[in-house]
Amino acid sequence: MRMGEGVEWGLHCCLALAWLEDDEPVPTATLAAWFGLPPAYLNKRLQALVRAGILSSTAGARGGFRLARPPERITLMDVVTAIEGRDDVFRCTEIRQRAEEEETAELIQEFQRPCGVASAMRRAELAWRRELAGQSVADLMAAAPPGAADRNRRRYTRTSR
Amino acid sequence: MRMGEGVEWGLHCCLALAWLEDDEPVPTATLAAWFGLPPAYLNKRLQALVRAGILSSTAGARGGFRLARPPERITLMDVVTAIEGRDDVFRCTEIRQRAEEEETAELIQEFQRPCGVASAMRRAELAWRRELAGQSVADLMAAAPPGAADRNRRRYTRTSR
DNA sequence: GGACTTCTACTCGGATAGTGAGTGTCCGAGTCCCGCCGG
DNA sequence: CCGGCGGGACTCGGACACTCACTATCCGAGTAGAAGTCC
Repeated sequence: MRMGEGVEWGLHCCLALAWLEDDEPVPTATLAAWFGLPPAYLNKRLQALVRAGILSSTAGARGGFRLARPPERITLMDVVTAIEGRDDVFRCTEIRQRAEEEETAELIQEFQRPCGVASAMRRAELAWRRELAGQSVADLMAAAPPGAADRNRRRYTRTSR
Repeated sequence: MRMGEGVEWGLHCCLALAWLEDDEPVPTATLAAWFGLPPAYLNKRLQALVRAGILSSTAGARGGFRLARPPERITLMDVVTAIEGRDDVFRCTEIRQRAEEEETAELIQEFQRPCGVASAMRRAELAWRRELAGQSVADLMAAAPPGAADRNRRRYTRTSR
């Protein structure tokens, strides 16, 4: 089980865009150059963030991506679900029901209750999601070293010409 | 991102074995029949649980698997790590360092600190793992409907001939 | 000189191949049980 | 009748194909801006 790289990419891109505090959009190629990523594939991931309403895209010359809302309102949970999808990590396939067994009333009633294993796994997953939802991109900005924002802006003015 | 089916299989098998409260080992074929699973592949997963010390295996006729320790001491975390591996779900590939940039002393110092994005993701993952470690197979047994244990035993005596 | 038109270059966006982990299956090594044989 | 022995069947365990999601790439549609042209 491993999380796709797109989440890391998306978060770092959101962080970089947030630091710019700029209305001018940043194209995929620039972001890809900053992080050494394949531009076309990074673009595909940023599209997912657009569909989720986290970024907004501008076509044409001088186009690119920018944050669609302030960093305080972008949680890690938003980015993760935008890129990895809404599905649960643990998916119950109801193997408890697959046994060839006579369907007693007791059994039928039990199978209407949620699977205990699935419930336990879901509880853990909710703790994970809660922790993700509790941290915003703004929190990441605050936790970063002091010079990070300035360096990000310098890098922007250097590469965006 | 999705968790392998083996976790669900492993947990249900542990649960079934725990309910038997029996020293007599249960072969893979029996467990597979109970849950409608491919026997050979289930066996492969149970081997992982043996390597992790959760189950113990007995070869030969009347052989099979049994719990290696009491259900109270088998946590969901144990089963998940046994089957999915010890690696973190989120893996930081340090894309922040990939930009072609002059290596100032400030940068070098910053890159020695852990990546902020990775730290945040790790925090969430620890919450997940903590929740998993807080629940044991015995807890699952307690949370199950009253008749589950008896029915499991009946199914055992019916199929184990 | 100014405004309209055309053209170009640049951007996003979705459709199209390649790859690795996860899934599924098979056969061999080892072990225990049962029946047979000899005492 | 009892103990030892051999055969056989059953089990686990690791080695071998297959599938799907993730990764990666390309090209087309659309747009903004700039250059050129006409009034």
